[in-house]
Amino acid sequence: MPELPEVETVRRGLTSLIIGRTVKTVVHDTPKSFPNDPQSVASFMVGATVTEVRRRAKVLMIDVSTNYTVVIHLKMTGQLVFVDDKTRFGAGHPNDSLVGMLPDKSTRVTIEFTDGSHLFFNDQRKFGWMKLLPTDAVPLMDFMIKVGPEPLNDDFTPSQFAARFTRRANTSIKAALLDQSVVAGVGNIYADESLWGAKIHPKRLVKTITAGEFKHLYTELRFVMNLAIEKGGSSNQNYVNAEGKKGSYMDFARVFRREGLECPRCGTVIIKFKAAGRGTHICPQCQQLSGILETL
DNA sequence: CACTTGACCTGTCCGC
DNA sequence: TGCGGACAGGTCAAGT
Repeated sequence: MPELPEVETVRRGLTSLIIGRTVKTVVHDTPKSFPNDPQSVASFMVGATVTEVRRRAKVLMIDVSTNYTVVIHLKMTGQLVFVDDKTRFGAGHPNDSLVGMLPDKSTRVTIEFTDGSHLFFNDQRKFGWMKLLPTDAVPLMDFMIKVGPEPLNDDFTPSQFAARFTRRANTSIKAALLDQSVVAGVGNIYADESLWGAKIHPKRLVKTITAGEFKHLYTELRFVMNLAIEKGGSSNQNYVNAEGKKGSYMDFARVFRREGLECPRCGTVIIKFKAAGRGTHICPQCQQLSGILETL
């Protein structure tokens, strides 16, 4: 589910909500969601205090005082929702109806803190996971070794962006954008949104994209991701932030899930089709396949 | 290696 | 109201 902006929104929320809290109990009943040795959990997670919440690509890392880290991937439907007594029982909370019900049938892991508050890991489809590792071992994970650079880092340049794609010359630009080893954190929403911004058809082969187009795509990708972070992410169905609230980027989306509506730039009706195995949205006027270099 | 497709799960929506 | 199929914000392990 969540892409870089949604995971970053959760990270910011958790930073203010759980740092300094100490784990009292950890309850889990779906091994796939929590594939950890009980001995390690008892020794290094229970009794540990949260010191930091970090993000790399779409992965969250909760560092604790035992020099261990809880590494979390939310995949499609994962949520991390913090609930304290005030949130759970307080009248007038905007999401009383949601967080008041937790844990629910999608709750895979419940972390109880010593002050009585809880962090719930909900995941309807069970694709996500929460792994406890020594902090030193996190950078050695396969994912961390393979993942590409953070697109929003200050030192990430347009030429670095373009260079990352050379390895994927013969695939479509959308497939390459979704490849986490090319650039970190791009998913289906922001791939479609940034390609619309740069006026590039998702099925264009990487090797047909010009230097100017790569630069434009770089700018648009950073623009949509920064805007989405500002808006607290995108919520179609499952995504919520650490307080159980939905994000509002979808109110600003230009093509994603807007098939049948008008392109905000030219008024042409937006269409949807499949590209790189994913539902894909474009303005057929703004984003055209170019002549002899086209691919189907 | 690079590239594509199906699999992993549960729930919802849409057409019959 | 029920049933089948397609689809959903992401990776992976296979296959070519």
